Amino acid sequence: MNSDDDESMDSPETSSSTTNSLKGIKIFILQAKINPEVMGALMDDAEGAGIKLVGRPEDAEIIVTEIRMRKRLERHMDWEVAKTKPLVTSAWLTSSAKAGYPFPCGEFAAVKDLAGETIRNCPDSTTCKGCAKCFSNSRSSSMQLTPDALSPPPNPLSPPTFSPATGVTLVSDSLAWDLERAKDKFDNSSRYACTRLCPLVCPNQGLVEELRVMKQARELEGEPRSVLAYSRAIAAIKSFPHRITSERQVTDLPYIGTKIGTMVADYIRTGHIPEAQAFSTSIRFRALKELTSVHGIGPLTARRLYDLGLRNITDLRNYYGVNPDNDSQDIESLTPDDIQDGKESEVGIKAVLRVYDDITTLIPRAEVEEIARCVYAELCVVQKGCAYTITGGYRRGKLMSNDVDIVFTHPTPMVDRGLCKKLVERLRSRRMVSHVMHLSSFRAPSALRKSQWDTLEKALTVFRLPPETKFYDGGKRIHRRVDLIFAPVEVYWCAVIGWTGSTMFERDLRQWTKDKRGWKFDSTGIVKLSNSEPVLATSERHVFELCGLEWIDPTMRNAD
DNA sequence: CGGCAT
DNA sequence: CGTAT
DNA sequence: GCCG
Repeated sequence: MNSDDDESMDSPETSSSTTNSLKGIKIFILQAKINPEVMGALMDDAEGAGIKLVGRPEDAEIIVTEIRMRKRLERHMDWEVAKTKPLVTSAWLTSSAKAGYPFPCGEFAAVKDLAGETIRNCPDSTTCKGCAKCFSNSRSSSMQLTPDALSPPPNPLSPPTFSPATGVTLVSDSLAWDLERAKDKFDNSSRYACTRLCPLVCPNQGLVEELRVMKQARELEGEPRSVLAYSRAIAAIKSFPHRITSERQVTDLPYIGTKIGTMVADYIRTGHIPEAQAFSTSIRFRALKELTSVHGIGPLTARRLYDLGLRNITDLRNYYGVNPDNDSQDIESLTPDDIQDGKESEVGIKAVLRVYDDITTLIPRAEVEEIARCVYAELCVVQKGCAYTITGGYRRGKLMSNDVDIVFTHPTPMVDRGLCKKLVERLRSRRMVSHVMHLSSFRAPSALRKSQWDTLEKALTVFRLPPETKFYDGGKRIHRRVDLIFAPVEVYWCAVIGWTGSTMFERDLRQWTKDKRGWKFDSTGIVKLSNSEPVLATSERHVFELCGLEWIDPTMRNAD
């Protein structure tokens, strides 16, 4: 393994306790795109935490902005100055102020083009080496609501299955990010991401951001094999626990070959990958990126729209004849017929464009939890005795989520039939679900529950919390993307693992399961390839055991 | 050169 | 092809 | 784009 790690880890423990405070940190809040009320709240937060507000970006150690696009930022401040400072979203300020110490900037990079700089320019205590400490006290670790927690037993499921102990223990200092101690169990040069620890933010996050640009460029231009290669390289680097300062360090890592190796070398020397820089500034790349940020528009559609001359969301809205939804009025819901008609894309894109600004607004953990509680309360009305796990990025420890993924089950087979549809109807009638983007149904309603293949239900929805909850943005309920997944109890833990991700973790878990066990793994269950017999697990850890894998906490599955 | 998750 | 992890 |  990596014999020359020693030089790189610059004593992570020395600085943290003294600098791990907000006191005296100088920040500049860029007022553009922040309404006065929010501005006031941010300044209060800053003041309360002992943060110094400065009047000029040049004087600040950290810049807070709600601007995401380079072009727009350049209208308000010197790009050369921006490059020298960490640029973070207001969520960084509110979260840090609440916690009393600075969160890692990398997770709150405001402007993607400057994510690398943001990470490199972070004050000591806000770089990723402080992550473990930042993470350890800041988050709710209760990821699961169990029947036990809500209602008295009887619990028909075996204890391990619904035990609250499956709740994630978030990165504690010891487990955290100390691969030195984890070396025996975890080989960071393993070919499989599911056998390595992958933290949310790694010591080489700047390099990772640049490689992500390369990956996205290949994605947008339709080079899936190249995309896979970059994904694997990124996953490998994310598992490497030291700051990379020499090319020699990464030659041991898997999936770093000639081309990506050269990029790593370039990055070490100059702080950038030339090709990534070229893409980031390219008109075509930026346009395709913005176009594909709309749900329902993938790379091919984006390239076609680009050829028609469209460049941004405004162009798209004009093209589809859609205005932004300012008054939170309900969108008309799609029927399954629309989906089958192939009209799904156009109708869906129009609907999504109306709430684009909402949907692209990141969701804080507290709101994710509130949404889940709220959905679960309605589910209980539809069917007593269900259980759920919030999965996706939230479960992997992300402080801000793009959407909410919730996996449900019911302990009694056959009671669970059609529950997803019933739940969605209930939520629609309560005006919480405004839009159903996709609702899967049974393929073979008459089939017996011999194999589990016919019973996974899924609804991809647009959701708003009811008016009586406290999550508002300027008196307005924000539309959120919420995915509801219903899994039969026999495959519940496979579904939870499948929907927890990350993507590369899942791909390698499936690859591993096939290579080492001769089984096929997906969120609808595990089956033996030889005779299609199901392999049943009674807990998430049990799935890992069956597959011959060391347990990896969800917060260490961030391979993407 | 084939394989790359489902 | 686009979506989900 | 990388690996066996």
